[in-house]
Amino acid sequence: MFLLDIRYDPKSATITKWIKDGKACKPVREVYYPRIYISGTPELQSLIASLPYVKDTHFEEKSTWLGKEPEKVISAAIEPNSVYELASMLEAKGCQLYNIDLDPVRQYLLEHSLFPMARLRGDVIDDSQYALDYEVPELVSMELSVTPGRDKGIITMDDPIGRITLSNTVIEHKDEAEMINELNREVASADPDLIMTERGDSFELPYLHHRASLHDIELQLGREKDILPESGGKSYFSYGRILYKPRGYPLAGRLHLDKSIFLIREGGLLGLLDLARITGIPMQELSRLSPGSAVTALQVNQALRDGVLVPWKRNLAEFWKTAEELLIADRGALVIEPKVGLHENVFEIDFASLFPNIMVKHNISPETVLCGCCPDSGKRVPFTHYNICQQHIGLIPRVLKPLIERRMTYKKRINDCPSRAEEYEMKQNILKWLLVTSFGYMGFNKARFGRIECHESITAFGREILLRTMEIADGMGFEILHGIVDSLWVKGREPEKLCELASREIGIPLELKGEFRWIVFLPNKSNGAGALNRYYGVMTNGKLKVRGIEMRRSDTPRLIINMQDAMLGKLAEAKTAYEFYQKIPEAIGVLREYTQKVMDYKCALSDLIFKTHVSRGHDDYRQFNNQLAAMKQLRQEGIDTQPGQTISYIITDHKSRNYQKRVMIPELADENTQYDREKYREHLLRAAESVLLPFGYTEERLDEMMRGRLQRNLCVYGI
DNA sequence: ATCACCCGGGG
DNA sequence: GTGTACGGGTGAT
Repeated sequence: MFLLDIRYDPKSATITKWIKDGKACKPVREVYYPRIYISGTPELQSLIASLPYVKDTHFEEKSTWLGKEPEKVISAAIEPNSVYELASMLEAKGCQLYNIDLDPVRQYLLEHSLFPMARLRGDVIDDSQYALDYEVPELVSMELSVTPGRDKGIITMDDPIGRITLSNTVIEHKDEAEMINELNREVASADPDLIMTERGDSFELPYLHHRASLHDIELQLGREKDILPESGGKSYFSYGRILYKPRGYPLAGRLHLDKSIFLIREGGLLGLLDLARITGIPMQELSRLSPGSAVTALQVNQALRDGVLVPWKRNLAEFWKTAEELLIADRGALVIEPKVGLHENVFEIDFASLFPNIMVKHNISPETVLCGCCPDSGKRVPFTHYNICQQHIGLIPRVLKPLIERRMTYKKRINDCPSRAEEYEMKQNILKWLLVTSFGYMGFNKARFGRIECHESITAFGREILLRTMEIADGMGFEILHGIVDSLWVKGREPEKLCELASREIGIPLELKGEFRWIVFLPNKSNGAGALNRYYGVMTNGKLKVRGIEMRRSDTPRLIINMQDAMLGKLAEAKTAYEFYQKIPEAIGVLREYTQKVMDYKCALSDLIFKTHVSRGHDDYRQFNNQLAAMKQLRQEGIDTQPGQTISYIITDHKSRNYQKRVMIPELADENTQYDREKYREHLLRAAESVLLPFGYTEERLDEMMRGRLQRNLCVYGI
């Protein structure tokens, strides 16, 4: 038996555990009240106890903050729907409140030493939460997809369903109501444990529910009546960017997993299952969270197990930024400006999980940095000289150490156990994202266990480590071409020895990530200085590595990506710097071919689509740009774009101030649509410049070269 | 020139 | 219920 899923219904204060027993899956229900904690006197306790929605109160010994001695606090079990009411009332009285916004499901799991996907024997758990090898229940999985009946123009929820596919069953050519009923029947009879969709949260499920409601039918994909999410989708911030979060469509007793969501994409089913076990977040819910939430869950769980209460923080952060970006943003960042141009035989060496390793090795945690118990500690942070606790190991290192080890074990198994390499790759990958996020979290002043001094300390250690590594490399005769955060690009002999020496001295593994036959560091287009994250090169295994240029961006049209890719493909044939220079004319030939095609109107419209994320509402834009023109077009068709949604357009007349002439949304484009060939040609020239700028090919020069050829073409063809 | 607005990871 | 960095690019004013 396995704990497939667990949900909480605040209205009835009921926990529902879905227990999978062989092929069957049954709900087990139990009334449960979440518990909150308040610092206060017996008088306050009697006041709280007298409130109608308070079920039970007593005093407990708890620590109110990491590293603090336990003290007596009021513990109160409350009607779930009244938690915030009581909390706000007590907060207004100046009370300190704890464990306010903990998910009741996770409280319940912790109290009962349970976790998602745990193996059970009767009522008893027969599994170990952090085990690396554990039994996975046999889950019946089905794929669900829905296609609207129309494939041209703007498709909306008003268009009837054309086809429903449930794994091998295709439902089509029928009355719509009958199709939905048939889907209900098929799901019920196949009784899967999992329903996978490509983008079920943002498309399939809301669409199906909407169509069903028009026919007064109830769509039921879960093992019980589906509970529709109450609030609509919302926009939210993430690393300075607004994303659109569609409301989720979880199912009762059955897991709906939307494959377009980050954690599923990165970890697959088994990676997600692994993470659900260790974080205690049910899979279905976890699949819709960010890695930052998973890290917080691990920290909160550890704190609660240690008898530490969690302060009430209303602000939950979404973290996306990589350690690299954050560190560059930081003042103390160590960045060596890359030497612009072509370099032969270059090694890239990286520290593995540098920041998490620093936190573990140097005991960095909110309660250990500048701790009160060791003011004279011999352990100091470089540059800032903050003291670090020598008596206790902090919460953060205690959470991260097993996480790093778990990931290392999985990484090792990728090679040791080739038959399951893919599975271990997914598992280590999802953990990598937790580790990356764990650092970003520190810098966020509102994170539960974040503290800016910890963030500073980590970057300070990082900076010292990279500086020291550069000294070692320099001492061994290496030339340093570029360095950023946890990576160095060097030229020299025997890089393995460098890695070995530095790893030993620093105590964090420095790995040889690869050898480049050649690499080109690109300049900043505005000032010519080395750009930190724009380069391309070919490794000795023949693989091309590209960063920062157009083809890496999600908003670049296919045409530009294909052109840059083809140019780099020509250059990548070069094995040496000498051959590289010989290949440049061929790369320029690629540009010529593409510009010619663009000017001859021979490009497919589908290759010309720009895609960007909308960051604000239609009326909040101050500038009239291509994106706004596209939004206006959509609005005219009756569709409002929400912040965070993606918008697509083809440029038809870039200089026009008229939103209908300037761009064309692909849904409205047809064979008569004529693109702005001059503008696309300009984009091609710029993308070529990005690649060849260090060799003297500016956009202007390339433009002239192309024109020269065009004129010759005119002569050749006698026009 | 200055301001507005977008993207960024890995394999 | 809620807010945040910066470098690099293109484009508008």
